Amino acid sequence: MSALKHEIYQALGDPARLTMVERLGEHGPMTTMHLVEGLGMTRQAATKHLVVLENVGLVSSTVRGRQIMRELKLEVLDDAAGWLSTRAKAWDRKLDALKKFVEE
Amino acid sequence: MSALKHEIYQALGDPARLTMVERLGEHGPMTTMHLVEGLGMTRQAATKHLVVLENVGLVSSTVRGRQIMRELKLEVLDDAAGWLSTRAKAWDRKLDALKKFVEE
DNA sequence: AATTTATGCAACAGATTAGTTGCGTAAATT
DNA sequence: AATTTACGCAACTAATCTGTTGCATAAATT
Repeated sequence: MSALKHEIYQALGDPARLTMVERLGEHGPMTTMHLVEGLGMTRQAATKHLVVLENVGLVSSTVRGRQIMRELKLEVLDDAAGWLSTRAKAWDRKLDALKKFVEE
Repeated sequence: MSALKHEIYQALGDPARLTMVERLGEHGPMTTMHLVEGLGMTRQAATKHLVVLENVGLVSSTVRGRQIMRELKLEVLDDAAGWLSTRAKAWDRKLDALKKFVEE
């Protein structure tokens, strides 16, 4: 169901896509054209990025007449963030214990 | 500024590198050779991945005789996780408010 | 009905990435 | 002293990624 973890980070790992995610988060659902503005690339290039974001579930699309609304899926973003911070915390404890063990 | 954040996600966005990060988190500092084991690639390929992880600060290296210890920098990982979850939470509130506003 | 707008699809070029092989060197082991 | 081990560097290939241009279509506007 949900994409592999690395695929989500890969999707976020491009400046244009991260900017898109930020703008969708700040302004709510937007059309493709609105999203493209100020990105410094053609609509087609932006669409490709949106497809990448959609494929990992970070963005969903809804057709509205001749335009498409793109929406950020916060659950998925939350999930990716949670996965990272959970592991960071667990490893922190683990590595701390390991460090103390070695020092003894 | 949070510029260049995408580089960290890009570094995490490869299955081999994410596996390396996981193993460094689970087992603590390891040599390159130990890390390579079970990855299904040559040492040189793995080293390239380690360089990527080092360049974004996620991993640090220390020479120990003829081998190199690779260590996960949890502060950096924590930072990346925190950045994501902070924004996810903020956007959640913002988009919720927006939704309610539209519904009125 | 004609035009404009928002999009999709496909072919292409250039850059980057992921991986390989081969060779050299310095540290540890025998 | 010879060998083995752990590594760096460089050249090379194949695949993937990012972006372009050009053309087609369907919805909205005039």
